[in-house]
Amino acid sequence: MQLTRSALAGYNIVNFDFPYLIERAAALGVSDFPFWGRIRGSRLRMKDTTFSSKAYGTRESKEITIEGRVQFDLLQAIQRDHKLSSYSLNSVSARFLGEQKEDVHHSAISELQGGNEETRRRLAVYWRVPCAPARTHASPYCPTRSLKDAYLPQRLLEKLLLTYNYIEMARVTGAPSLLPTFFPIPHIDAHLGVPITFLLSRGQSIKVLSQILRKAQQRGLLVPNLPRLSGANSDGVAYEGATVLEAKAGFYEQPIATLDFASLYPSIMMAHNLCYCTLVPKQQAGGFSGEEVTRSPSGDVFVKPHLARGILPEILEELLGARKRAKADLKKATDPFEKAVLDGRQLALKVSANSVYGFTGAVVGKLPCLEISASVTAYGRQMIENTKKLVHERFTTTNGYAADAEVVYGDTDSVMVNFRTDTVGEAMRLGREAAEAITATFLKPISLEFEKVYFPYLLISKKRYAGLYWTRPEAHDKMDTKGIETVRRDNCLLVRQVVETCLQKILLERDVPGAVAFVQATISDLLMNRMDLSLLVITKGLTQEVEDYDNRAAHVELARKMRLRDPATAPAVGDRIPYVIVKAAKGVKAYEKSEDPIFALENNLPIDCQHYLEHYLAKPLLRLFEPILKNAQRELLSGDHTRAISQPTPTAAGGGIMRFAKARTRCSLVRGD
DNA sequence: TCATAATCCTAA
DNA sequence: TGAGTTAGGATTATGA
Repeated sequence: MQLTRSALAGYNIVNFDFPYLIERAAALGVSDFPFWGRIRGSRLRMKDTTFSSKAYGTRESKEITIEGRVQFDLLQAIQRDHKLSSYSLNSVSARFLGEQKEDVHHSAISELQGGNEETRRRLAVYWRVPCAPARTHASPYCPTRSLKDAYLPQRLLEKLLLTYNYIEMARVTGAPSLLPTFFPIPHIDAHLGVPITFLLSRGQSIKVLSQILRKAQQRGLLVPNLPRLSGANSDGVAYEGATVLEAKAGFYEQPIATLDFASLYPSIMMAHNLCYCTLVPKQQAGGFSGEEVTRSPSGDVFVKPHLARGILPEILEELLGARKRAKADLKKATDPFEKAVLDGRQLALKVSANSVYGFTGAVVGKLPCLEISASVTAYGRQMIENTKKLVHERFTTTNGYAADAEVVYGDTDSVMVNFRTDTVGEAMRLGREAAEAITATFLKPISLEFEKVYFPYLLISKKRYAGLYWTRPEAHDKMDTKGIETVRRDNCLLVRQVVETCLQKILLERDVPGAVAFVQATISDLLMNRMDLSLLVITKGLTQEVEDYDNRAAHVELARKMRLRDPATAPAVGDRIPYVIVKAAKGVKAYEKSEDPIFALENNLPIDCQHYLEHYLAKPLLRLFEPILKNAQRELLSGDHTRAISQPTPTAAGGGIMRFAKARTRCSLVRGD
C-alpha cells in the first residue's frame, strides 16, 4: 500500500488491507486511527455493498469513504481493464512486468535467517507475514503481505500508465483535475463530474449520466428523475440488436477485405439527431411534417436538427472531435509523458462515446430510452444490409471488374469481402474504392472505412475466425484471432496453446501436415501422462452465490466443496475458480470430478486425461481442421498416438503425471495474494 | 438420442 | 448518483 498526499494505492486494498487495518485498530482500541481523510476530524466510514453489472459481474465489496483521497486499488483497475484467467498479484505481475513474485514458505525462515546478508534480504522482501485471524472477506487473495506486495502495485501503476488513463477518463467525463492541467482539453469543461474512485468502483452509467447532466445544465434543461421503468425484466431482451451476417465458413486462400463503419452507433445518433430531447412521442408524431421530423426504421420519430439539436449528438460530437484532436496531437508528440497522456485521453474519449448508446438501452439504469437504442440498432441493421447489397451490385464482371465480389461475413458494423483477387494490394485498392463509394450513400458523419485485409482467412462460424492481418501490401501486421479457444480464458492452457500453434502453422507457415503432426504429438503426450498440470487448469468465474445456481456445474460444485474444507479461503462471488478434472469411476458427472489444482497436487490425485481429450481438445481441433482437411477426424483422433499408457490406479505411487507436474509447477501454482 | 435450458464468455 | 446493450457459439446437465 502506498500513501501519497492525495491517493492510496495498492493491490486489493479496498477489500483486504483497509478493512483489516480498520478492524484491527478497533480490536486493539486505537481510537485515533480511522482518520485518513483530509478533512480534520472526519472519521472514515466503511460498509458492505454488492456491485452487480452484466459487464463487470457480481462482486461483494467494501465501500470505504475517505474524504479527499483517491483510493486506487490496482486489483479493481486490472479487473476492469483486462480479461485474465487469474487476478492474483503473482499472475498479474508475471503477465505485465515479466516478474514472478516468489513466496517464502515458513519452513525456510530459519534457514534464511541463519544464512547471510542476501538470504536475510530475501526473507525481508518475500516472506509474507500472515495476518489471518481478523479476516472477514473470503477470496483467493491470501491475507498476507510482503514488501513485494507494496512494490509490485507501484510498478504496475507505472507500467500500465494507469495514472494517465484514469485521470484522463475522469477529465473527459468532467471530473475536477486532481493534478495540474498539463494539457488542457479544448471545449471540455473539467469542473463537474466523476471522481476517480467512481471509475473503479461504479459502472459505466455514472460517466454518461454525468455528461448528460452537465450538458443539460449548460442548456438550461432539467433531467427527469424517472421512476423505475415498468416491465423491466432483467433477463429478457428489451429490443432487437445488431445483425450478424451469415458466415460462409471456410479457409480462404485469397485476401479478404474488411470494411468497417467508424464509431457506428455514435455516428448514427449524430446523423439522425437521436436524443431524449428530440424524441417525438408516438401520439404527437402526426402533428409534424416530413420537413420537421424523421421516422427511424424502428418507427420512432425524432425532430430534425434545425428544429432542435439533441444533447446526445452534441456530447458525441465533442467527444469524437476531442478524440480526433488527441490522436492528431499524439502523432506529433515526442515526449513520452505527453504521449501517455494523449493516448490515455483518446482511449477514454472513445470508450466514453461508445457507452452512450448502451446507457440509453439500460432499462435498469437511470435514464433508459428504448426508442433511442432501438432506433440506433435498426439504422445499423439497415446499413449493414445495404452495404452488403451495394458491394454485390457494384463489384461484378458485368460492371467491368475482374470477378464478382462476395460478402463472406459481417458483424454489426463490418463486412468481409472476397473480391476474388489474388493480391493483397488489389484487395486493398478495391476495399478503399468500396468504402468511399458506399460512404457517399449515407448521411454525415457516417463513414464506412477500409481497415484491413485478412489473408489467409479461416472463418469458422459467426463470431469465430482467424487470419493474418494486413494494413499494407508489403507485409502482414499480425495474426488476428476472434472468438476461438485461444482468446477464451475459460479454456485450459493446453487447449489454448495447441490451437494457437496450429493456427500459426496453418496461417503463417502454411504447413498443414506440420500442424497435424503437432496435434498427434500433443495428444500422445496428454494420454501418456506427460502433460504438466499447469496446462490443464481450467478457470471459470463464479458469477453468483453458490446457492443461487439452478444447475450443477464443475466450478460451482468445487466452490461448494472448498467452502466445506476452509470457509476462509474458499472462493467468493466474482472470483475466478481454477480447477482440474480428476479421474473417477465411469459415468461420474464432470461436476463431481472437478478439483482444486493445489489440492490435486498435494494429494496426488490422478488427472482424467481422456476427459481432456474428448471434452476440451477434440472438438476445437476438429472445427479448426475441418475446413482444411478431408479426413480431419481420422487424421487427428485415431491412430497410434491416441493409445493411452496403462492407467495408474488412483492410489499407486507411480502416478507419473503428478510427480512430474509437482516438480515443474510449484512456482506457478502456489496460492498467492 | 435429441431438444432444451442454464451458464460462461466473447464480438461488436 | 446502483447496475451500458444484444447476438451468438460452446459445453453440460437433464428429461422426454
